[in-house]
Amino acid sequence: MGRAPCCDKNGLKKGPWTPEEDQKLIDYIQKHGYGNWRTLPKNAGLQRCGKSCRLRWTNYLRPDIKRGRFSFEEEETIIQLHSILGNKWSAIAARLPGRTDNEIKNYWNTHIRKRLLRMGIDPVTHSPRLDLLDISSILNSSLYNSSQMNMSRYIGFQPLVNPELLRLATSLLSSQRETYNHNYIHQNAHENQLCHPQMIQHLVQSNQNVQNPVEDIPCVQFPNESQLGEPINGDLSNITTFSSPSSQISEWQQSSANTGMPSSYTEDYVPLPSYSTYYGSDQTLLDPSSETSTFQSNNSNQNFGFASVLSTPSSSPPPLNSNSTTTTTYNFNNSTEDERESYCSSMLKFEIQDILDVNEFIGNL
DNA sequence: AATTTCCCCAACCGCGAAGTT
DNA sequence: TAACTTCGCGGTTGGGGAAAT
Repeated sequence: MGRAPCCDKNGLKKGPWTPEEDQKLIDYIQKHGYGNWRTLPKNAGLQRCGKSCRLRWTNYLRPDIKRGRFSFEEEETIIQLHSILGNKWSAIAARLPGRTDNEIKNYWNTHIRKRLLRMGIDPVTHSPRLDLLDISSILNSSLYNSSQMNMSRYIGFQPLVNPELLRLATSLLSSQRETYNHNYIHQNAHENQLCHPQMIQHLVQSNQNVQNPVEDIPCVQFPNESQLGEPINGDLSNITTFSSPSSQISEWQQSSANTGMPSSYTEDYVPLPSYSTYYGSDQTLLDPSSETSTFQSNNSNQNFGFASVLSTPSSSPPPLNSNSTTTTTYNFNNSTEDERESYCSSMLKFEIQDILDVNEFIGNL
C-alpha cells in the first residue's frame, strides 16, 4: 500500500512565516539538506506542512535567489520564453538564474501582462490585439458616437483613430465581404490562425499585384509546444530563426522538407517578428522585416533555441552566463517602467503602421 | 490627516504526474 | 497492477503598503 499521509492538516500553522520559523527551516536544511518535505517540518520543529516549507524555501529562503527589480534582459527573456512556452513558469524560471517561478509569474501578471495589454498586444498570443482594430464593430458600436473613439487610451497610440478613415475602410470592407468570407474561411481552416480577417481583406486588396499576397500578410501564428513536438534529431535550431515572412516561409518549408515535418504544418506557419522589434534591439528597430530579425535574442548570452528551451528540466536550471553583453541600442537596465512602455508603444506603432499602411489603404479607395 | 482605492507579492489551493508499496 | 502518497506546477487569493482622493 501507499505511504502514510503527507501531513495532518489539523493544527498546522498557515499564513506568513515568522523570522523564527525561517531560521528554523534554514538551520535544518543547512544541516540535513532538503528532500523529504513530509518529514522535514516535524524534524525541524515547525508547525507547518511540508508543502508550505518547500514553498517557503524555494520561493524565498533559498540562498541563490536574486532579489530586486527585473532587468530589461530578464524581462525580454521572460517575454520571449513565454511566447514559446506559455505559462510554464517553472520552465521559464529555469532559464533565469536566481528567479523563482512564483516571482516570474507574479511579475508577468502585475507588470508585463498589463504593459502588453496597454500596448495592444495580446499577452497570450503575443500578437497585436487586432480585435481592437475591428473596424466594423467599432463603427457599429455606440462607443464610436458617444466617446469619439478614444482608441488611444486602449491601444496607446493615435494613428488609427481617424473616424473618416475608418468609415472609408468600412465602406471598402462591406463591399468586399463576400470575397472576404471566402478568403477568411480558407485562411482560417486551421486552428490557431491568428490573422485578423479584415486585415487579410485589406492586404489582399492592397497587394493585388503580388503573386501570392498571403505570403506577405504579417499575421502571426506561433507554434505551441505541442505543435513543435519532439525535437528532430535533437535539433530545433531550424525553427529559431524568424526573418521576413516570405523568405522565412521558404526557409521553414525547406527545413521541414529536410526534417520530415508534416507539410500541413509548414503551410500554415507564418512567423512572428522578433521580440526585439518590441524592444528595439539593433537593426530590427529600423527594419522589422530585416533578415537579421531573428527570434534569437541579440543578447549574446541568451540563445533561446527551442531545443534548449524545451529540453531543459525545470528541476535543474542550467546556468546562464550572467555576464551580459548586449547589442541592444536602448539600455533599459535603469529605466523606469514608463520609459520601457513608452518605447515599446512606439515599437508597436511602427509595427502596426507597417501592417496597416494607411496611405495605401486610402489609395485603394 | 483620514479614508478609500489600487497594486504587489507571499502564500495557499487544487490538480496531475511521478514515485512507492 | 492498483492504490496511495509525494512532489511540483499553475492559478488564485488576500494582507499590507503605497498612492490617490
